[in-house]
Amino acid sequence: MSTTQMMKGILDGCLLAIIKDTEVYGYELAEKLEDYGFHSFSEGTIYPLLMRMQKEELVTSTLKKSTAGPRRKYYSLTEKGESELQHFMERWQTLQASVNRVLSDETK
Amino acid sequence: MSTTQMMKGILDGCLLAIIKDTEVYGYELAEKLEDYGFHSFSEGTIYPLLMRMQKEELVTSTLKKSTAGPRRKYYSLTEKGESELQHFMERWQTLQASVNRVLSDETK
DNA sequence: TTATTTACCTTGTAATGCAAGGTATTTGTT
DNA sequence: AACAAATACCTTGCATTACAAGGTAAATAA
Repeated sequence: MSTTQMMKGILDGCLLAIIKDTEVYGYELAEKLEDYGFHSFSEGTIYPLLMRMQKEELVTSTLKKSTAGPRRKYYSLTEKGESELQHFMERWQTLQASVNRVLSDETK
Repeated sequence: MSTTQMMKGILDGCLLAIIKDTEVYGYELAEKLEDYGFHSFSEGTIYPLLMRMQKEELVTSTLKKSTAGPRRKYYSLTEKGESELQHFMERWQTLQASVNRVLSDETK
């Protein structure tokens, strides 16, 4: 994955990081992201993304009964997903460094 | 601009920052970005983006003769562009903080 | 005069973010 | 029992983006 494509994939990486820590379901993720300071990631963004990541075998899912509502689809990381998360973190470091360099160099 | 749209706009902000510092032309920008650690931003990405930013009145351009080749289109920031750069930097700080929080929280 | 380098721009494609809408399940209320 | 409300999932269609690939033009060098 190039730096460029990473631009579009920051959310992907964040989801992987959250899923690695605890099994979560999509609806919950939308709320968690709010807590982390990302506002306005709608379900229309999150569900397609989760499905894409499953297709790419970065995550797996299992349905579990809810106490209040329909079944929840819980996601966990695969080994491939963990490896992708690792790569993402490296790319994020690089991007962060590059952007900060531009911003501090060029705007003193 | 929401956080989400900012994801797509990191390059925009970096261009604004570079242009603020020195008048540059598009072809040159592609090379400068390499130096800053962003590899593989092609002209097909940069020219349309510059034209979009001009349409949005964030930059202006003037043609100047080159010593070796066709005329160069030099870009400078407008006041609106400076203000947009300021906003971008704030959004970038927020995004950076959010992503880093997720990554350190969730992957200990 | 032909090739090379510099420099700009356009077209078409794939992927993204998202608003808007739709479906299904459980619990609580009337 | 009937209905509303909350939970939870998914789809559709649109605008935007990144970009490869190609095209144009100007200056210099061979």
